[in-house]
Amino acid sequence: MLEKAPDTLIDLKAAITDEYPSLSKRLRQVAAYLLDNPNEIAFGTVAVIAKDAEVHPSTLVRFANAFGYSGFSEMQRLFQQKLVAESPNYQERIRIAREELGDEGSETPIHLLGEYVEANTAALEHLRESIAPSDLDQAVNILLNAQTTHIVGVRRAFVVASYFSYVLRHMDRRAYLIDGVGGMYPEQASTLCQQDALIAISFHPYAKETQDVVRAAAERNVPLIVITDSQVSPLASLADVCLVVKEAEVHSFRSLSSSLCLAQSLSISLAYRLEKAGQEPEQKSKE
Amino acid sequence: MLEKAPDTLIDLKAAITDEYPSLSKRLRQVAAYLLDNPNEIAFGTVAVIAKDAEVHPSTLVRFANAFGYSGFSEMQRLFQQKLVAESPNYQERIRIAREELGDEGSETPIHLLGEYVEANTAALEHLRESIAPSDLDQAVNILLNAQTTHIVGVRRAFVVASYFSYVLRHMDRRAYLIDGVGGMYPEQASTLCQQDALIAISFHPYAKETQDVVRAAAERNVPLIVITDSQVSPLASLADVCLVVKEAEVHSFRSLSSSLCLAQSLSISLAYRLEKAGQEPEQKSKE
DNA sequence: ACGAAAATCGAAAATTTATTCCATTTTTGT
DNA sequence: ACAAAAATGGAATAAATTTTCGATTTTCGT
Repeated sequence: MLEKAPDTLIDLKAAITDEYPSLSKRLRQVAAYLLDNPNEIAFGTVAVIAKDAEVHPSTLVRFANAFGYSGFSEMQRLFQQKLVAESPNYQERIRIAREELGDEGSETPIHLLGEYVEANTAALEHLRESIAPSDLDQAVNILLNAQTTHIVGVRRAFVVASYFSYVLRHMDRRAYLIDGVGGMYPEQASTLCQQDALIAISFHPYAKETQDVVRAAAERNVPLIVITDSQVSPLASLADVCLVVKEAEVHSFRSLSSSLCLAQSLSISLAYRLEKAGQEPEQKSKE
Repeated sequence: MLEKAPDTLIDLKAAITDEYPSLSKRLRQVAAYLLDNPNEIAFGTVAVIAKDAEVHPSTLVRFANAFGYSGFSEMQRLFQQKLVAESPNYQERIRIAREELGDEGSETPIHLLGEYVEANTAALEHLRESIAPSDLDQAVNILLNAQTTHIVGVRRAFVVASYFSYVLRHMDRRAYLIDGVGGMYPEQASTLCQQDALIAISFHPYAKETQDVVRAAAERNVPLIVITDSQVSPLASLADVCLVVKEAEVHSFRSLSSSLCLAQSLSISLAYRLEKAGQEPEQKSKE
């Protein structure tokens, strides 16, 4: 219980963060909601906010009291003030940051973040426009029919590969990451069979390890989904489905947002299909 | 007196302008105040607005009635919506985007991709607006001063951790991924020292493994950068710099684009600083 | 300048909203 | 495992705000 109530939203948020560990369960719930949804607090009535935050209305009042306010309304005023005071826009923030940090160059971290955001946004938009619906659909079908899904990707592509591995396992699919631990790429690749599927992710300059695994799989007629950065990638011609992703690039650092976005879309589509299949199982075999 | 009430603030303002000549004296007074002080309308009560606009409270109600609303409160809602719409509430934007995309046959892969693109775009924008420049800068400084950088992140966060590991090594930084191979989290964590740095990535529900590593590091005063999804994450209080990332969420699948974008921005900023330091080495000692 | 119509004001009613209090549940320490 | 303390939820209360309605003033046409 605080004695003097914070009189700016900044201070309040700081106080909440400080006190969080000492709060009770419901009060923590309120704290988390408050930090995440300041806008809702500004306008809502206690009833609406309480419902949204899944707590009892009186808990909101108790929370405000715990931080020294006479009631919820008094605390709410801070949120309203913040909303009216227009927050400085991005350009403004960069200018301020540059002054504060005394950095004359244009490469302050926040500036670079802005560039990345811009570039990634554009890349995502391009992704949506360039991916053929039928390719996506076919890729999902391959994953749906696979008994086991193997994933290969090294260096930058490993990030995407590990995401696939994580998410597929979380939907109870058998998924194995071909990681070459102990230099065993050939051994790991040799276990694939036609009932499986392979997802290969590879970007320029197209690591030899990945190519080897993909070729081994192609020889065995393993259904193959390739995610790569060019139609003329060495893997493209071997793939059943080739999904080409143009990643954002800032100062020669290439991003991965689009590839991950694509990976997620594939995953969630698969999850939906699995769910549907689970609800109406063995539909085909009945006929 | 209008029959159908305008349902956006734009329409209402247009209607007010149109009808203005036909309004009575007090109603004109209200009209003028309304157009000039939309923010006051959004938050105020009839009593204080009436006092401010120098009219009687009931005049406000009559005004609202004249434009087709059941009462003042109904009209007031337009002003409130306008305020939240202006502020960067990306969750709202995602919801709107989802509605705009329509819900017919919404579970096709290409449609889901579209949703992900929208959601990620909004999340990226939110990232740019919510990250404090000084936090970013401090994080880069920690990385710059670290002799060795350790990275920990499991499950979903492992994707981000592996990116850090990849990119730091490519700029010839000593970087180690604390991966717990062989269940050796404690052993791996115990090697950290004050000259190092630890990057911890953790999202709800905050894996115990990561928390343990972070706590061990904190005890040894290892500079700590935390990337997490809430200000009240259990790791936040231990961090030297805590970067809070709100990821996009579509159909309960959470994205990673923002986290990666942040990771990349940190990395490239570090690269710039290193380059600068490399170009002017030992500058002071020369003199 | 007069009377009718419209507009305005003030007070009271109605509604919504916030807050308090107490019984019940959950947690904590022994 | 028990008792004490804290936290929570529900209902009643209190407060505030909005809306309505009738009295009064202003406006406008004749």
